[in-house]
Amino acid sequence: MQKACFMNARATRNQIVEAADQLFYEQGFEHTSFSDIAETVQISRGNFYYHFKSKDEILDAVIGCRLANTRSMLEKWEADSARPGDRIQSFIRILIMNQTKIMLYGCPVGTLCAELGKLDHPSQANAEQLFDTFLDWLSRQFTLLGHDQGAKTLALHILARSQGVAMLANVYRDEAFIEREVRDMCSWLESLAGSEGLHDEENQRDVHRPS
Amino acid sequence: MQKACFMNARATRNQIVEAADQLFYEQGFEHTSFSDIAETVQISRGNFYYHFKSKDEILDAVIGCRLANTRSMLEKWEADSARPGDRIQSFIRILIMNQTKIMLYGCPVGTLCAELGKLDHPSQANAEQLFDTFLDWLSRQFTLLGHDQGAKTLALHILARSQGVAMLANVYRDEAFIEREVRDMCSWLESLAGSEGLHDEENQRDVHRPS
DNA sequence: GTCTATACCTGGATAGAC
DNA sequence: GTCTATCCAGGTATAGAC
Repeated sequence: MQKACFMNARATRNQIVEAADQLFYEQGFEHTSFSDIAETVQISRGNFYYHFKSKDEILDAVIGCRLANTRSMLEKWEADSARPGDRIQSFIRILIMNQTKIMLYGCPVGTLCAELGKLDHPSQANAEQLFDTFLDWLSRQFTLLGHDQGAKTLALHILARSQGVAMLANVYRDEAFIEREVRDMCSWLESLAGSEGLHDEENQRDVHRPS
Repeated sequence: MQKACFMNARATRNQIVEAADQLFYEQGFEHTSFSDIAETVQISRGNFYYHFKSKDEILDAVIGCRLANTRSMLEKWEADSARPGDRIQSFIRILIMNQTKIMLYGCPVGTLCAELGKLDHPSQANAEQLFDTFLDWLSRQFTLLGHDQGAKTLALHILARSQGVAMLANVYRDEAFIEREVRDMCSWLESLAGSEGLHDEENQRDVHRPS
């Protein structure tokens, strides 16, 4: 009996988080109301407060969920490829993998952080962890590639480029643009593999060397 | 008399647009209320409706204002530098020029388009014109540089990179990161000047050549 | 032109029946 | 656990005095 109830509670809780996750992505956090979520989950508005104390708490649950998904995705990429270069390529290729959604709604991480920033929302730091997770993982891969000095710089660089591509892909819905940029990032990556690495020093000149 | 009244009307109208412009940038469009604007302009909420029919109309006025400012900025850059390479550098260096605001609020163009996209707002296309303006201008400069085939591709590339830098600069507030990326974009630009140009063809390999 | 007052709605949140 | 009913704050928008 206890068990059954508990399972039901967890089930609807998960449904709420799942629906909120999607709606926050598609419509933004502030713009999605309890009514929106209630409609897709098919529960009453009042029922939310059995599972969560506030809307912000739902947001935190969503961020937690995304964090978990991200981590397992990164683990999978690590398991699937032995070579760090291939792993980084997996990262770059999410732009292709998720291109439909990215063209419609942008990057889920970037758009969330940007919105929470404008709202000056207390969960900003939480959302930032999503970026941190990618950043740390990428840094590790670049270190394994032999760039232990500039690993974080390189990670930030490729992360920024993906964000830029996602942003413009969302605005212009241009598939060819995405493919072109992904190809370019991949060849940048290949060119890196052969070089001796970059340093984090004050007067370092380039992140990569174009010709 | 008529004249004086008209001038007053225009004056407060401009104040409203100016205040809305800033607040939309800092807090986002949806998140800024009439009360917010009224407070900074020091007028009553009811008075808005003498100047605008709705909040959306204020938004359109703000976008129009930003468009005008953008165009005059681009004209100035064109007047200040004879060489297209230097003009493009002016574009890249807005990231430095406006770094304080960018670290606080992101890119005004990107964040607005992203928000209106999530809201599925009717003025999305209007806001997109801001990107178009930069894109067309950059394309022209790249054409002048001798890259008439891939000019738009290159314009999109550098625009995307700026967006990515602005995005991460906003999230991480990292000044050194901005400077590094700006340097990198500038050296990419220099490397382009010497090359023979890139084509828009289907199987074009790279947007730029790293090493 | 600008104000005050107010209508109307939707949002998040609470209370209590079942 | 879930519902209905309700509260209250805040938003946009309108009416009408000045």
